[in-house]
Amino acid sequence: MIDSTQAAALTLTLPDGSQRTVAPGTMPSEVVKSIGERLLMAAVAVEVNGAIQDLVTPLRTSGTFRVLTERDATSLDVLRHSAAHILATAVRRLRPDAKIGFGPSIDEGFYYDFEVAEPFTPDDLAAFESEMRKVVAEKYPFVREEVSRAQAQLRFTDDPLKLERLSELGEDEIISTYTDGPFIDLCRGPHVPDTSRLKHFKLTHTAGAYWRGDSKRQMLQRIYGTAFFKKDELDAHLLRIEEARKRDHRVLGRQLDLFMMHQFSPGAVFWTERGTVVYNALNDFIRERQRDDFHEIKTPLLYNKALWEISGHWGKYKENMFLVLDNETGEHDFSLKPMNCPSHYLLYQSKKHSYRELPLRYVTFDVLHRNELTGALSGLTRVRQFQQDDCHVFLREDQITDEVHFLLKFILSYYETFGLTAKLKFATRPEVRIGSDEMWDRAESSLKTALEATGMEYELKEGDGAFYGPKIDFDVLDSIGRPWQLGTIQLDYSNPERFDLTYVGEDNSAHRPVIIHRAVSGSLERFIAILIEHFAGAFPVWLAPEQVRVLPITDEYNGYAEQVTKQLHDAGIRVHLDARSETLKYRVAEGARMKVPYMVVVGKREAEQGTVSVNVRGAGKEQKANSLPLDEFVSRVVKEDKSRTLTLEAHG
RNA sequence: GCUGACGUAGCUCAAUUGGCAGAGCACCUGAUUUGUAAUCAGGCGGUUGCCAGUUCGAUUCUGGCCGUCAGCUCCA
Repeated sequence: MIDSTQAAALTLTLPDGSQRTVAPGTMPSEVVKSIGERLLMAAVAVEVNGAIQDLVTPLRTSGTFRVLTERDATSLDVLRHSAAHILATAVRRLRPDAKIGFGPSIDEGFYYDFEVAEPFTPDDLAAFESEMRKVVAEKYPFVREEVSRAQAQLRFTDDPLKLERLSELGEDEIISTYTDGPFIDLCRGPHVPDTSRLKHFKLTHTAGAYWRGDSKRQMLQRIYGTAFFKKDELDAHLLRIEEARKRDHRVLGRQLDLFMMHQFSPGAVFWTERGTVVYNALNDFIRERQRDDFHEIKTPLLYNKALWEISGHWGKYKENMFLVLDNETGEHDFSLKPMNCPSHYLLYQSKKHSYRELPLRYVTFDVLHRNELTGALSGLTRVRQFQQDDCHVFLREDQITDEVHFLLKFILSYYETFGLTAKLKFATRPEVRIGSDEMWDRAESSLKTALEATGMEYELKEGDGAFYGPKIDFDVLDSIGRPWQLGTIQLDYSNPERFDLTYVGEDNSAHRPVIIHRAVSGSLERFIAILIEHFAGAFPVWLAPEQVRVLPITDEYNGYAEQVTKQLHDAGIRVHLDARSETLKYRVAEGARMKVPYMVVVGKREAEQGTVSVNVRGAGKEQKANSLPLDEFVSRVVKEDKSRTLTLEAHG
């Protein structure tokens, strides 16, 4: 710790360029107050040299000085972390036996972990929330104290989890505690000035969570909540959760009759006739995109463990593989493949390759099996059996930049077709890795060059790469702004060695290729889940299981309706005729519920004029009479289907 | 896998303080012939997830199993 009494005076540079000179150890609150009393009222925290700290942490360094108010994004983290302390304050009052764990702010709000004999119930949650309101009303200041290790140990004698954390702190670290009223916590801060700053919050749910995320340690009870500075922001957040719930692909999947799951095959999907249409439409799209520059192959699903020993999966990934009993040996010598990579290598290896063939891109839609933990399974997003739009590129090292550029463009334009936007993440060498530093230097710089050539912004994820090479990950944002990690481009220098892959170079000698692993959709199952939620079940025409539904007004016009249906069908449109003796209103309502893009109503007028009256999805009761000649409607739908248009345009 | 909650008709959900399990929708039949978001009537439909135990009696209570859901990554 710096001995502040003897250090030189600090110089603080404010955003307007003006400077203040203060003694080391001065509280930021004093500096803020000197700028303006009202600013002090609005201040949540300060930023010194880019590092956030609260108003009651002594200043120790010179540099830039900025006051953070509710308008600054980082202030929200401070508020939420303080909310976690307020939650703990409330819990301790009502359940004095609760031992405290960690209570950080997270993307969506905050949580606090407690060790208790009896798990919390929803009633407890309501009680904690109202107790929190009392703590807020009592307006306790968050008091910071810097203490010695021995003092800290004394303060947390009853909290073994805190003591454990304390024991891990380095010798030179400042140990601080924060107190709000009756509650004291070992905490680095920063915090808002007092508990009354927390106005708009809600406890959302509880769940078990392992201490330090380690399944070997004890299970704690975690309480999740969220907090905002403004009421409308909290309301908007809760509304977004509600909106996400309405879009839940598991609910829509049943409603729209797309797929089902069965307890006899947990984690595997039964695609209905309608769901299969969506699946195939997606598959056709990917195939079409990959027709020119890729080579589609199909490889076995079942392999002898010898392959997995070479690939290293037998040692590292066996838990996640479905092993198959070989009756002849009585051993589980075979396994369903959990990934396509090794099978692609085997095919590559089976013949000699010239440098002229490279880059060589193998793509596969084979079925994969991964034995995920039962508790990890969830709808279509986490399954045990799935297909990937998997690609392995074999290339020369000097082709990396061009190839990555090619794949980046390919992936981004793919997402664009669905109206999805992507954010890029560049992940570099992890601590545990294979290959020389020199190799990593080359790999990272090639990837980075290619990435920067796109001119797109990206986030650097240092140390997040695969153990065999750096990668670019694609975080896709759906229509309600939720991120999903989908595509990936991974450089691999390791497997060419393991599998002794070669190509014949210009010099007529054998060279080692590099491999790029590429996925665009991740798994097709999960991608469809995302699409269902992204479109809220209202697929564009090209993906819709049923594109047009024909509704004759009375059975007098069934003949014409059949003619209309046939003409659409012959044009390649997915069309159904609903000539049931239900009222038109009823049939329209049902078609709308199934989110059919177009319903065409035909009666006397249409039969006489050779037209259809087009009901467009989403127009609701505002539906106008969109009368179109049949031929024109058919060609418009065909065009919309072929061009994969996102909006509905085939109407008058 | 672990913690917690849940599992009743195809779906959404009632009910049973341990005593004949019910509604709406869907489905089937009939009537109705409808001009754009639910026409009327009747009917079919259940080993209350599975297996044990307690009990005169279990869908209800107890235990085990299976499945589903929330979470187990955010770090004083």
